[in-house]
Amino acid sequence: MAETGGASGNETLLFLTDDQLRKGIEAMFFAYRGFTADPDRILIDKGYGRAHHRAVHFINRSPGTTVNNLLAILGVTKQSLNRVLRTLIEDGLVESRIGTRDKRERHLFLTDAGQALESELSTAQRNRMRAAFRQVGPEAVVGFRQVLEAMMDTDMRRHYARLREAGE
Amino acid sequence: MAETGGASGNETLLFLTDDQLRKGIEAMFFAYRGFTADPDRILIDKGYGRAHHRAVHFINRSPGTTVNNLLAILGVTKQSLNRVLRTLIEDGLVESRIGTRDKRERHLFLTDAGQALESELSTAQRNRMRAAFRQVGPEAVVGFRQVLEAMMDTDMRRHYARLREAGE
DNA sequence: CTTGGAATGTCAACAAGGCTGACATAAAAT
DNA sequence: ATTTTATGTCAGCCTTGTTGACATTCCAAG
Repeated sequence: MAETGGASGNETLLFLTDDQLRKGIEAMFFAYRGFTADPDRILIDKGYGRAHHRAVHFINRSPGTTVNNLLAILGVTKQSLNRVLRTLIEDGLVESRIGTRDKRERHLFLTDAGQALESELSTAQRNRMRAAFRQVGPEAVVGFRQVLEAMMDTDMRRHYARLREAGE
Repeated sequence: MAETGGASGNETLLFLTDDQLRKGIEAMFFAYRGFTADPDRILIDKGYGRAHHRAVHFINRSPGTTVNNLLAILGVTKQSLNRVLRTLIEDGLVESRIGTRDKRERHLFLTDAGQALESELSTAQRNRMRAAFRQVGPEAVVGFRQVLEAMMDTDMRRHYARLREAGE
């Protein structure tokens, strides 16, 4: 489409040209493929998909989280999550405990087998990210995280921030 | 929480801790959602999906590209791409011309209507990325692109580089 | 106590978009 | 002349998303 460069004469804003933005867009596309490639390979062998990975990841991250909370983080319908969750529970990777304070709620935990899968997946994914981080150095990593955070929807940034503080 | 880790020198490798890597992983997950959110909303109204967006994007990027080339870039099967391509051609967004040099090949072009859709989608996506880029500044953007490039699979990095030089 | 609403689960149906396998055709390459 | 390549197409399957309808359980307000 029309390259109506956003710089409009200002030399310091050359990184905002349509061309630079398009490179960023394509970088996101190709990088996300690499980002999910290793876990995907592991999951296929076990008969799971990316949806199972996401559920396992965030249950591991926030043990005892409720289904509703998980729905908000994952951004899918309860029916869709329920299907994934059901198989994980049937296969003994996730345990669902009825809440004590509010017995309507189900609190989700990984079993030992679930933690083993989570570890296998996250190790593979971390390895790739570690290699990338190491290759480019800490300053680039800071920039990477800053751009990603700025690109999130506000409600997702809320979840991200909550998880960040929990981790630190 | 000191999020930059204070590791501006490479001697301390604090930016490579599992915790930092996990933050990068979650940032990718949440940011990719934001990255695709705006085009997704536009596409739903028109009865298309993300697959159509990808096809339209790369045809626009490399007018006259062949089906085989597109398959390599998108990393899907020809059956899957064909289904998407067929609807785009039927709807008059993409034109498929038999090759002159090699008559087995189909060269793909966007029609005016196709370019209009591409423009609408990429404008929405660029707007979000421009806002993010502007917010964090050029140095962060460099780091962002470096990390993403380092995270790609090698063959995808090849495609990315080829598109980059074409754009520049 | 009854009723309303919230949280969750379940069943059914459907769509997008991946996949494989099989087969057809045309044209290039050998 | 035969093989390989590029593409298209049909059929069928899977994952993962969607909506709609309905049941259950339980908290909370009247």
